[in-house]
Amino acid sequence: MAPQSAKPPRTSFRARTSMNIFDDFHARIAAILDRIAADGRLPSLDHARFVVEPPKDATLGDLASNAAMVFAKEAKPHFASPRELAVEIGYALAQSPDVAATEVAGPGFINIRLKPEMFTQVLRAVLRDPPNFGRVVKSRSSALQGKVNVEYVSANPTGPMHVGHGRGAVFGDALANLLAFSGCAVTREYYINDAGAQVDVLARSVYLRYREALGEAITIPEGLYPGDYLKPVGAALAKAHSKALAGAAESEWLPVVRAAAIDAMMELIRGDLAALNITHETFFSERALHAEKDGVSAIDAAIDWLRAKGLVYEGRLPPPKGQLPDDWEDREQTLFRSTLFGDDVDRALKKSDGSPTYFAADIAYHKDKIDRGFDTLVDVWGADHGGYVKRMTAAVAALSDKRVTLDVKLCQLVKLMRAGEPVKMSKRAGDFVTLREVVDEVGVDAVRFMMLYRKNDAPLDFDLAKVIEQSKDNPVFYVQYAHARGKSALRQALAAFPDMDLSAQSLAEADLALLADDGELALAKMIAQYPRVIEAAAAAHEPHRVAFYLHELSSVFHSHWNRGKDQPHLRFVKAEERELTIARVALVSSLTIVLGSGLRLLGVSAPDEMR
RNA sequence: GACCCCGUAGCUCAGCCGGAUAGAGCAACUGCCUUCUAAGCAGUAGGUCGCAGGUUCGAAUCCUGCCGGGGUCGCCA
Repeated sequence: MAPQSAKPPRTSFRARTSMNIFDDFHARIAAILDRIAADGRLPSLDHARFVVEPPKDATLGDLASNAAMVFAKEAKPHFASPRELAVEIGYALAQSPDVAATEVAGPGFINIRLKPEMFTQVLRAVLRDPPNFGRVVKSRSSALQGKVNVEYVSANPTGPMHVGHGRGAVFGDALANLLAFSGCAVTREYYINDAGAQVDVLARSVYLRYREALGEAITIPEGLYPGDYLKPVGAALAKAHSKALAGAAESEWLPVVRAAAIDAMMELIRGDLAALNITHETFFSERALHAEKDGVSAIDAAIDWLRAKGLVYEGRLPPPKGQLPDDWEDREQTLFRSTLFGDDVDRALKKSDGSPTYFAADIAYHKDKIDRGFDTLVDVWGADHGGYVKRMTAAVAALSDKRVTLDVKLCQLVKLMRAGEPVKMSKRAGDFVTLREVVDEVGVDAVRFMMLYRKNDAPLDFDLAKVIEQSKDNPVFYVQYAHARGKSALRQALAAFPDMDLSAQSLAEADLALLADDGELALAKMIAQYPRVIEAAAAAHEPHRVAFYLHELSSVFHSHWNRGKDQPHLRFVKAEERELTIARVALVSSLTIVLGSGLRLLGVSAPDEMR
């Protein structure tokens, strides 16, 4: 995934206007409220409480605000009703030359109708600085500032990635793109679970493959990894060590084989991720947290840190409810007071043999992130780890004195389908469907878009047949086609006017007042929503909103395009009308810029033609 | 038993920090191709937002309790 343009924003232009008309009018209304407050007719108000958004129904206007209703109580002494306050705000807004009209509706909505110039201004902003349109300039949300760490994938290094991992991977990657585009300094991170019993199991499995490579006949017992993907790892070991490890005791060969196996598996996983255009900046090893420096590991240090805060104690826990584990024993153990931070019970930090629990290591890991200066942590996990969220959130609160927030995003399961029928995913003999197989079959664009065309916490049916269909039923195609169609219009324009300068910079100077048709304005209005969608999606950590927006934007475009069939005067390219064509080309160009920008955030390509 | 997620049109799902007559796609029905890509578009029909309370000017949205589906519970990772 290519990072977003590193070139510094053009502050001179962007400081003048954010080109987020919703933010713009939010600020205008805030100023009006302040003015009324200065007259003593309103108290000082929290401007974050009201919103400016598109009205429910586009016939009501271009913008709507609930400001008067939200502040109904505070307004009571001087305004008989919310409507009265709304009227005053509306009147003040209407004084601006770019406002066509305001009206008060319902219980006190302020509906604002803008002059068309307002939207052509937006198009100009798109064309003047294509890579930066939609970037969050100055966010009202504190979540969109500072350093953010997004930890995602973090699959155990024991085999190739499966489709479920892929969802978390795509989600995390798109979210990281989105946050970077929104002004955060983002680090993409992968936590390698290379310390537990699972990697020992991996090592034993590889050891068998090693002996197999030396000519021994092997059988893989229950509980080890049977997959063929370990064969090359065994073969490589045989080549490197010949028979040196074969006669050794397990304590001898295990560290050697384990290290080689983990390296090989991480190589495999990096390859799987690369196939999805995903790269992480940081790979963080769990094993490193266990390593002792001067007799103290990072885990010990983290526990000591919490102990010094009075958050660690020796105590007993009630037995778990429901199915009681066979080996449950009631004993005194080292516990973290996670209940002080919203967890249901305190959590164990050490096993009975004195070694740290997985949670203890995770505490040390998150302490490391906090120490690295991140303001916000995002962890992307599978839904089966939902029960772990409270304790980790509690730990981060404790470790940072509540300065740093942890947002855990859980990704639900992916159900693979083919033309409506579930794909059998037998785990027997390790022949499950790998992520790589799916990417190879349907392509990275389809995988990425479909994984993002659903809320992360909703289960996802992924139909291998549907996502490569070239039809409007396939949202990936639908959006990419809109982009290609736009590019096609630009090619048509060039065919009609070979000397026309189609560069964005040049189109920004077009006479955009010629865009007078409702369909054209509808498209411009939809484009104008992009910055708002970006900010909301980034603040909520919900990249799917971008995917839905792109689908809707495409729909508006396809719709307008088709109007040109019955009404030829609406076509983008009019061979006999150069200025009009330029204006319309500027509109289409803005569309392709925004589609391209959004698709880039999702990591999906924006083709010039469909083939 | 406790906690988490989900419950919105026949199906798959959106619905932003509470806002106006609850939206889209599919499926169904009716139309639009000598015309810039019909790989598309327009229209019709379809919903007690799981149920019952509560909060307030206003609840699909927030709170409580139920019902239904899924997940989790550990010294696993």
